[in-house]
Amino acid sequence: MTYLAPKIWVSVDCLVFGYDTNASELKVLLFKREVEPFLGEWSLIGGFVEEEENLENAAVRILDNFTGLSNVFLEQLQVFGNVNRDPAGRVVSVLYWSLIKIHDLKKDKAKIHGARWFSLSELPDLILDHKEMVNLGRQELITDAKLKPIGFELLPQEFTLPQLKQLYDTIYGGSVDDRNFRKQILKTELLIKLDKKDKSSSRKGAFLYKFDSEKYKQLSKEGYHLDLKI
Amino acid sequence: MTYLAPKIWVSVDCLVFGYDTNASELKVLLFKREVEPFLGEWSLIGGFVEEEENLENAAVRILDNFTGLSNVFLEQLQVFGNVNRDPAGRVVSVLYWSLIKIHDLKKDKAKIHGARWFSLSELPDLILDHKEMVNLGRQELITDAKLKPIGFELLPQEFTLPQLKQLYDTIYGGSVDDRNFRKQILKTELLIKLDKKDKSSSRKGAFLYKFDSEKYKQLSKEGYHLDLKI
DNA sequence: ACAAAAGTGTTGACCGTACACCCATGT
DNA sequence: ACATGGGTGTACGGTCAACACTTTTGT
Repeated sequence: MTYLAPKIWVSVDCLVFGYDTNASELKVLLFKREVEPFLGEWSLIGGFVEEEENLENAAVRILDNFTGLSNVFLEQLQVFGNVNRDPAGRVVSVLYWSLIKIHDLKKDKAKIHGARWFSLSELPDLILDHKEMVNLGRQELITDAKLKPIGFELLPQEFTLPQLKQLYDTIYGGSVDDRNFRKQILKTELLIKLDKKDKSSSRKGAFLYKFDSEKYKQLSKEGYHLDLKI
Repeated sequence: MTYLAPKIWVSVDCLVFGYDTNASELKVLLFKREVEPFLGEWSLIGGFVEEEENLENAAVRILDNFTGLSNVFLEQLQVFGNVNRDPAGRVVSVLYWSLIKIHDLKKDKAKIHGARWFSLSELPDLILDHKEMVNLGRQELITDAKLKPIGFELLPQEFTLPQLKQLYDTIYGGSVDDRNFRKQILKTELLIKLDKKDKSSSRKGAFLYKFDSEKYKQLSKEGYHLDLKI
């Protein structure tokens, strides 16, 4: 049994964000394209979907190939399917986005494919419509950071409140009032305060916290929705 | 130039919602599938993407084919791409959703393809993963109705506040306080009150309003976001 | 005059926001 | 002792949520 319809190449591109806590900068993982056309130019990590491979699995495979990571935040964003988006042929590309802890990146895997981080402020030219994809992801980040606990995907397992605030400041490009930010974030009761301090950036040291993902899952089931007023 | 990768069928399915103001019911447009497999079973309207056709254009074409409508609300929702979602072969389907005014449907066009409305409460069995698609759309409706002026896509050009409230009640499956609803919706200043009344449902008659889409576009550019507390 | 739906205001509770000083520590 | 970043509380104004009666008009 078969359909009378044209077949099309389907690819998956994966927009990977990381956050450099030291520089307070959002970064995107790019790699040097290994095939013609655009050989050697900067591109989102990506690849074609195999015959016997779910889209989701393709995204997982690609992410693992370039970062060595699995079980991280990875969601479908949008499909790009204009006829002429790729001059080499008709390719429909499914864009996924991923948020990872920047230090978890397996550097050997990244190196093999010439992948490296770029600050959002210093993005090189990207092939095809990949710039558009990055912009879409930035927008999504802005929208979602208030509504879902995605910030914690970008920070180390254990983080300080100043770090968390810095991250939100970076995403929203403005400075939030310190006291109000703490009130907002602690009010959710989704942070577990640890008995340790991080002294790497001050003499006093800042308490470390971790995100209570179990509690969040539980609350989500009961209809709870995060809604930070930042 | 060509890629060494498998090619895949790409289809577009289009989830069309309408709102029956009389019965206060949300409806979905379904049609009897015209090809094997699943010939004669109920399905979302859809079709394959042509070789030289943008995804968006395919959605527009399909919607026009079945409804005779263009220039209506039509947005991409998600891609469904599991290997075995269609037993007849590997098909990746891009789901679009559309909101239309139920009486604008061109009945002759719909009839040609055996398309008709179904209440959400009386959906028949659907082929493949189309039930999942409907559920995704319902969820999207719930999320978006507070944040975007999509309700007006479902109502006639001119509508009354009681009708609008009924619609929101239907979407959220609960009854909103009448006075608070009016306050919320009028506070936006996006409704234009007309000098006419609709007397079809009461002796007193309810004032007709229309949505000020120009003003909304303008405000959107300036960063305004609708945020109804329903 | 009455039935049936449309329309209208007020109050209390809570929440968001603005704002400035003390604390802990390593050097 | 001092410099550096971490941490804390309060008061005001606005917004959401709860609540019941009057208005209009066709019959």
